[in-house]
Amino acid sequence: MVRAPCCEKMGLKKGPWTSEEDQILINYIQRHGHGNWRALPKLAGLLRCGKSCRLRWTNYLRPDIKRGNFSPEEEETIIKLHEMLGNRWSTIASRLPGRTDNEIKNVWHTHLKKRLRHNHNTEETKRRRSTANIISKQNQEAKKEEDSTMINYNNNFSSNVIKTKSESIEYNRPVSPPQSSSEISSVTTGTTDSNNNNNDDFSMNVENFSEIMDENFWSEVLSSAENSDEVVNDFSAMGNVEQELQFLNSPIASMELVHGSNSYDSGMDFWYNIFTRAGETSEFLLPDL
DNA sequence: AATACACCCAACCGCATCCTA
DNA sequence: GTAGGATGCGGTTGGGTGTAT
Repeated sequence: MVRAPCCEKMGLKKGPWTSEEDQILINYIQRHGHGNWRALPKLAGLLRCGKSCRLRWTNYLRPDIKRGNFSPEEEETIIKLHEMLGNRWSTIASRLPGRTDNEIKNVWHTHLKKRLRHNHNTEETKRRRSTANIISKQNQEAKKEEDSTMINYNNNFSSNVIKTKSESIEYNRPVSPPQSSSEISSVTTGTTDSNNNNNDDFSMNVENFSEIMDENFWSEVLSSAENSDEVVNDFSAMGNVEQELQFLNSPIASMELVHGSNSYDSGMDFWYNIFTRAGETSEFLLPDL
């Protein structure tokens, strides 16, 4: 579909708004409302495109906009919502009265993302240190055994000792997947609490579901596991029998059993059935924070 | 005081979606 | 059902400002 480019007409002003322009826009909208944004600048006597006017109004001039720094509560809310929704800034903004999507986006990129990254690095360092301590202890104990073995077997089996040491080095590698350079992923933690795979937790929203259906979802979860120790625990331990049993008790698995299917790629009918059987759509609303 | 660098945020751009004729 | 305009949304950028050297 061909679209008419914005501000195609020459002579339309771009760049920062002057206070005069702001006043004209405010006056016009207060009197007439914004109605048709495209027609507004002409009617108001502004040399701007409608898009620019809308942006200026929604992001800056609207009377209900809350100015000033974000409170810790607001930042916490943004972080939580971003974990659930990803970069859906407008949806996040709708949950923060007086804040615009642009503002939230800016705060995220300038403050929160860095802070989370820093926090994560700190956590990661702690975790690696504690892991290293555990491994170090294990190595020490192994060394003791090796030493006693060495004493018992003298020099004849030294090659075995070398092998044991190299194995311990191998074991020393981080358990978690390699760090992803991508930004903190959007959908990971909304469903991370797989230890509680009961019906309550199945009341995820439709958006999460569509993201699950995204073919990138699982790889994203795995690659972004750095962002959540829970995820690491949940997915690195998929071989864990207990967790497999929990999965079998999960609604998805039970529905698969009902439908006699063992695969996820049974087509849209399968997902349609999940939706219809999961109950009312009211369950798919965002949780209160 | 001058310069370089980093950070912040308002605004722009282009794509997606909605709406209507 | 389709075309095309209007609007919404998210990513990106550029200029202003603060800070370090």
